Amino acid sequence: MGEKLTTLHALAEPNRFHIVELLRVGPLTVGEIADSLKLRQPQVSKHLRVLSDSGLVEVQPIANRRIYKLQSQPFLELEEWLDTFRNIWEDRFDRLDEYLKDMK
Amino acid sequence: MGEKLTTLHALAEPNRFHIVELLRVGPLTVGEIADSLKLRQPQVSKHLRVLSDSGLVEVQPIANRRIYKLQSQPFLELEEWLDTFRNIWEDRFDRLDEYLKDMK
DNA sequence: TTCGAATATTCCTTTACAAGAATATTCCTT
DNA sequence: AAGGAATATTCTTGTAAAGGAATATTCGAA
Repeated sequence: MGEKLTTLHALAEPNRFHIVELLRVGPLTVGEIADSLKLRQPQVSKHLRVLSDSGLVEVQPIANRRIYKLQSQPFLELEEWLDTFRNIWEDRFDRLDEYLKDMK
Repeated sequence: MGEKLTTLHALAEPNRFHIVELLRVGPLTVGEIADSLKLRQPQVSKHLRVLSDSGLVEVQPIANRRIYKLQSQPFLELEEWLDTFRNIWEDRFDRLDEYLKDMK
């Protein structure tokens, strides 16, 4: 359960969300991300750190540079979680009535 | 795009996440949620406010009480978003190689 | 019409975290 | 070996937001 919260927390920050949106096109270096998003390099590095710690991105060092790319697992897990709600929307034709009866 | 961020932000807070997990079983009053989660009533009300503002829950007042229940739309939208990543995982057999070639 | 229960709101304090600035690290090139 | 590029880290500061305590509101029941 903690993983989902970690994923959510990482994605909930606007700049990190944007980074993820950028990376979906393909792998990018820190500098490229900073340029695209008009952010300063240190902040990008810090956000990438959070994304990396949460498993959302993977880094591959090439010489001087670090190439970041998305990692599928956390996304898939989050989607799986959301999928478990699907039953609820269909299943219950609004259990509210039922609840009100039970309520005394 | 802002809606997704709003949804993510609302879900990323542990107590709110727990509230959502509770509500998937069925509608609940503020007091019931507070009891289950061993939280103080005001904090629960405040978290429910955030969830309500972000459209994740709906409230139905019955006399003294307020019954909160999940709202499907934000969940569906978030899942839709996650679904747009699916192409990426399948589509690209790791475009990293490609990237490295382009990189000079 | 007052009382108590359920809930919301306000104000204050505290904490988490993002940005800024400066510096450290790593690696290529010469 | 030295210098410069790309990136990471550290320290500080500012701010948003969560918790605590008290109070306001709303409603049913007596």
